[in-house]
Amino acid sequence: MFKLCVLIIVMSIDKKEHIMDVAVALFAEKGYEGTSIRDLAHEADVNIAMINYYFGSKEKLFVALLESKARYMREKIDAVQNDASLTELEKLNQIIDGYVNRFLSQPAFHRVLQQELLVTNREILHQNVIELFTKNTQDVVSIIEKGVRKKIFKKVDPPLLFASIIGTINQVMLSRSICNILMNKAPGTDPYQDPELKKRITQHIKQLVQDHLSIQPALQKQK
Amino acid sequence: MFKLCVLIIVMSIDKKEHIMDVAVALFAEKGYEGTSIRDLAHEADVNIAMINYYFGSKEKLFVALLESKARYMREKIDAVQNDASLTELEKLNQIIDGYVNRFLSQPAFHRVLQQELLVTNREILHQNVIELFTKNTQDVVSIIEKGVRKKIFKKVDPPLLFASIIGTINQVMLSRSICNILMNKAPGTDPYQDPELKKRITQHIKQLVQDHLSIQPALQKQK
DNA sequence: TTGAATTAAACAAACGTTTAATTAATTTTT
DNA sequence: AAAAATTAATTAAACGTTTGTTTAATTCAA
Repeated sequence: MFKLCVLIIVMSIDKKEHIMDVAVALFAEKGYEGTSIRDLAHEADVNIAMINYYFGSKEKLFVALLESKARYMREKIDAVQNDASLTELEKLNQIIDGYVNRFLSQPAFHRVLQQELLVTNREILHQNVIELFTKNTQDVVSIIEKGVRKKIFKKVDPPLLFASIIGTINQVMLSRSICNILMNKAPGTDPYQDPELKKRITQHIKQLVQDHLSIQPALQKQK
Repeated sequence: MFKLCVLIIVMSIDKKEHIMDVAVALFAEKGYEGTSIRDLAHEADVNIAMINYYFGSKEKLFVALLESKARYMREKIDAVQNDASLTELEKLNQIIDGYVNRFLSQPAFHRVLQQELLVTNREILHQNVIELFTKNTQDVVSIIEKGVRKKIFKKVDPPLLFASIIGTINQVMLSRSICNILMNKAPGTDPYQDPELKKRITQHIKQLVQDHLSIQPALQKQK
C-alpha cells in the first residue's frame, strides 16, 4: 500500500520524462512513423491526450527527446579539446572511449538518431540531428589535422578516419542480430549488456587508429 | 507520336520493375512506414490497386525489392574467395572495391537496407536483411582469419575489422548532409555523384586496413 | 470471347489531434 | 483554518484524415 503510493508520486513528478523514456524505446524498435501515439500512451500507461498536452505534438516530443539526451558527447569533446596536457593521440583515444561508452550505454537512443539520419523527409527532425553531428565532426577532424601538421601523425584523410571511428561503432550498433554475428554470440541474446564487448570495440578502434596514424621508424629511415 | 508509343510499351513490359524503382527511391527518402501506397502509386503513375495486384501487399513489395537487388555482393565475394591466385590482402582489397562500388552506385537501396536493420519490429523484413548480411560477414572474416593464421597479417580482431570496413562506408552513406560535411562540400549538393568520392573512400579504407594488418619489419626485428 | 490489365470507388481500421467534461491540486478569500 | 475560486492534470469520446486493402465494373489484348 505504501509502496504503491511512492510509485505514484515518483511517476507524477516527472511523468514527462517517463513518457520520453518509453518513447525512445519504442522509436528505436518500431521507428518514428511506426510508433503510434496510442502505442506510446499504452506502454507508458498514460492517457492518449497527455502526450499532446505535455509536448504539443508527436514531432515536438521527438525534438524534446533529442535535446534532453544529446548534450553529453558535445561536452566530452569540448573538455578533451581544451586539455593542453594531452597529446593528439591521447585526445583521440579519450574521444574513442567517450563514443564507445556513450553509444553502448544508450543503444536505443542511438538507434533513433541513426534512423533519423537515414530518413530525410522529416526535415525538422533530420536537421536537428545533423546539427548535433556537425560540430563534433569538425572538432575531431581538427585534432587529427593538427597531429598531421605537427608530423606526429602520418598523412591521412582526417574526415574519413573520423568516419571509420564512428562507423565502426555504428556498425556494431546497427542491430542486435548483426552484433551477435560479429561477436560470435548466440542469436537472441542482448550483446550490448556484455562489458567485454565495450572493451573489445575500444581496443580494436584504438589499435586501428594508431596503426593508421603512426609514423613507422623503419619507413622514416628509408627516406 | 511514335516516341510516346514506345514509351508506353516499354513501361508496360516491366511495369513491376518501374514500381520497384520508384519504391526504392521513396522508401529511402521517407522510410517504409513513411511511404504510403498512394504516394508510391502517384509517383510511379499507376493506379493504387496495381501495387497490390502485382505484389500482393506493401510488405511483399518490399521483399520482392530486396530479392531483386541484393544478389550482387554475394556473388562478388564468392568469386573473390574462390580465386586461388590472390593473396589474402588482395582479396580484401577487391572486396573493399566491391563494397564501395556497390554502395555508392545504389545509395537509395542501401539506405533502405540500413533502415530495415535499425527497425526491428517488422520481423519478416528485418530477418530478410539479416540473412543477406550474415553470409558475407562470415566469408570476409574467414579470409582475415586465414591471413592471421598464415602470419601474413598481424593478430587482429577479424569481425571488428570487417565492421570497420563496412562501417566506414555506411557512415559516409548515412546522409547526404553528413557526407558533405565529411567531404567539405557545399551543403545541398549530391556528394554521391562525385567520382572523386569513390576513389577517396577506397583509398582510405585500403590504407587503413593495410596499416592495421601489416607486420612491420621494425617490430619483427625487435623480437 | 476469354482472361488479363486497369480503373474509380468504397472498406474498415488506424492515425494524430482536439474537445469538452471531470477530477485533483493550488491559490485566494473569508 | 475552512471555504471558495482558480488553475492544472486527466479522462473518454469524437474529430477529420490517412492508411493498406478490396471490390466490382470496365477496358484492353489475344
